[in-house]
Amino acid sequence: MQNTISKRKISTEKLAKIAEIFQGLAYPVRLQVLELLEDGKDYSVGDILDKVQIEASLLSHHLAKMKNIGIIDSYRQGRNIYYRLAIKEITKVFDCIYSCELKL
Amino acid sequence: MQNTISKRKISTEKLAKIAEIFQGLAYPVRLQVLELLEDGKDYSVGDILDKVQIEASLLSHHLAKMKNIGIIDSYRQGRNIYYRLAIKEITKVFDCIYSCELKL
DNA sequence: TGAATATTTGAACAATTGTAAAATTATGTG
DNA sequence: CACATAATTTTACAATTGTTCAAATATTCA
Repeated sequence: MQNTISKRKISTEKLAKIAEIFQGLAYPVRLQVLELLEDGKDYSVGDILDKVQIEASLLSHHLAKMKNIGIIDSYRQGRNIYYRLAIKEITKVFDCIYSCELKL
Repeated sequence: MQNTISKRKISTEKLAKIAEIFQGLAYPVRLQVLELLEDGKDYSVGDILDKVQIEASLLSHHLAKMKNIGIIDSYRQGRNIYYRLAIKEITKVFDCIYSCELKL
C-alpha cells in the first residue's frame, strides 16, 4: 500500500456520478436542507420552508433536482409531501467538509 | 456529546463557501484534474491536456474557474503555465467520496 | 524579425437555473 | 357535493452559466 502517490483511477462513469452529486450539493440552500434531513427523519416541504429563507417555488425546484439526482426521496401523505435522504452516505461527505471547513 | 441528532448549524457564510467549492468540483473533467494534481506536483496545461479528453480552450476555462474559487493556483515558467492545488484539504473531500463511491 | 508553441480571451450560441404566476392535489365545511 | 383553503408543483419566460471556435497574447528559437 503506497502512500505518497495514490493514483486512484476512478472510472469515467463514477467520475460523472460524483460530479453529479457535487452539482446536486452546490447551493447553500441545498446544504441547509441536507443539514436538516441528516437526522434521518422525514420533513414536509412546509417544515423545510420554516428553516430556509427562500420562496416555496424555488425550494420545490431544488428538491426536485436533488430527487432526480437521487440524493433525496419523497412521498405524499395527505396534503403534505415528505422528503428524506435517499443516500445515507451523503452525510459522510458533509462530515468531511465540516471537519476541514476551518481551513477553507 | 449527543450522537443521534447532530445539529451542526454551520454559518451562512461557511455554507456559501462550501457550496462554492462543490460547484467548483462538479464536473468530471475538474475531478480528473484534481486526481492528477493531488500528488502535490505541479502540472502544465499540456500535461493536463494529455490526461483529459477535452479542447484546450475549454480546459482553460475550467482551470480559470477553479483558480478563481481558490481550489488551484498557477504560475508561468517559460511558455508553460503550471497548475497546482491551492487547498490541500480538498483531497480529503475526494478521499471521502472515493471511500463511499461504491454505494453511489 | 518572424515562425512555432503554449495558453488564454472574447464573442456567439446552447444549456441550465431562477422567478412569478397558474395549475394540481388533497382536505374540510356548510 | 361544490367550494374555499392549504400545500406543493408546474410552466413559461428571464437571467445566468457553460461550450465552441476563432483570434489574441506570451514566450522561445532560428
